Amino acid sequence: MAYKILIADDEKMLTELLSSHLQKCGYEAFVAENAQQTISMLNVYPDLILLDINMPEMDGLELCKMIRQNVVCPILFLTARITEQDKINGLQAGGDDYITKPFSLKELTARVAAHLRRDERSKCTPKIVSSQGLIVNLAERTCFYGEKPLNLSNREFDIVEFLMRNANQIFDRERIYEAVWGLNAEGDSGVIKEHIRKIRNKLKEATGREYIETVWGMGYRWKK
Amino acid sequence: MAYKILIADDEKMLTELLSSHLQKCGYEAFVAENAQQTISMLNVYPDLILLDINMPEMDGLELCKMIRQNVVCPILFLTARITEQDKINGLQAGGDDYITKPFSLKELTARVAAHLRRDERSKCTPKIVSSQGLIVNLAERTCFYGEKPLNLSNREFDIVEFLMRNANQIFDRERIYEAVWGLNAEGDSGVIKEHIRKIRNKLKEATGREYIETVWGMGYRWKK
DNA sequence: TCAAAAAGTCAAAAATTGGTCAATTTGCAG
DNA sequence: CTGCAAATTGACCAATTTTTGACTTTTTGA
Repeated sequence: MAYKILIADDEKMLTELLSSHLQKCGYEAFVAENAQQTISMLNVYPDLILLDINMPEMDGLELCKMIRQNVVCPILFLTARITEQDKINGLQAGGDDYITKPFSLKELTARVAAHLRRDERSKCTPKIVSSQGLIVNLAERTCFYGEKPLNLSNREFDIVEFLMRNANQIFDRERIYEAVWGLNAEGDSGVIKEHIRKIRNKLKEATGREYIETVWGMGYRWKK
Repeated sequence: MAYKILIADDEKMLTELLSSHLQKCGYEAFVAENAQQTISMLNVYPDLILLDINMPEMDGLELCKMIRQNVVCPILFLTARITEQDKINGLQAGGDDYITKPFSLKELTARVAAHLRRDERSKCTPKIVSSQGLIVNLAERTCFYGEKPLNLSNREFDIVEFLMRNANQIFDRERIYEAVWGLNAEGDSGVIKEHIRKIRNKLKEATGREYIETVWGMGYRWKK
């Protein structure tokens, strides 16, 4: 069966070029021109998504997170600029790779193929992060200590995931808020205090250990 | 140590709002109202520039290019309109990000902070090791003598960092105050005396050595 | 030697930060 | 619509840091 690739980009020129090229390479190509279309296109269950993070109406990272809630296939960002921080943000949002514009078709197809291969190999193996006997399944968004489920809520899971992915680094509340809620989110980073408390309670309850350390005046850190 | 931010915009209302807000956030703000002033303001070596690309007299992109010839700090465009082409042009001219008007102050400061962090990280801030086994980790803001932690508070760490970075130079209290609290901070440089005392106690306690020397009538000096 | 200026000490006030709780709002499945 | 869980908020307290001001000691130069 041909692999299905979803192209989410608002530049008509580019999407047409890409879809015809990918079809030539034996893939099935689908195009979405905005966030709305992208979400509804997920019903075709694409095997890979090419996502422009600079589409109007919606922050690409936010969109990526939404996509991640529904599918586990590789997501490759198409983007003009790319810095270390972008990569980190992108990975946190659930992205798998970056392709910076302008790119050659050759490069693009090479990367697409690589990710599809990798994905094939790791099918049935959800992304799991573990730390001291704590098992976090990013695909299912579950968290267990041995047999014990942690029952983290969505926000709680987001925060745990962010801290675990960046274990041993210190983040103040503002930065955690930015990372989880998004850069242009309005609101108060004071909520973090409450979420951290809830998370700590659940962690303590299930594991008896302390995972989140407070560094006074600096923020919180996930102890690995 | 306070970051210096140059605001280049001809709208007085906006620049005043921005500069007062940025100052509240702990930055030093400088304002330039036209291209000429912007160029000459580069002498303060800002850590980040907010640039209105619609100033009269001069094309903002041209100005950006000129700035880029002199400094390497992040340049964020303030702009009303924004298209894909604008972004490409802006990036080619040496810009790092766009903020479209109208924007919330929260979003602005979040982006400013993000870019400053990114910039900081890309410098790969090295651990500074002072003489005689005192190890200061700038990323984690920790300070150890062998295994012994110094437990410096934030202010204390700022002062130590400043003095160490400029080891063997003499600074009077006023200069240290300006360097750590920021140029436009108001207050008494007498606090320095107390902080120096606390730092000295902690250093003595942990290391048994004297690191901060008093040069009578002149100020303090970090002995390397 | 003595007075003035500079630096050091100390304790307590003020400000900031972190933790907890209860109350309210939001979002969503039934 | 209703009801429930999740998410958020605001108030409050405790821990910790930061600042202040009075006071002492040291240094300098007349």
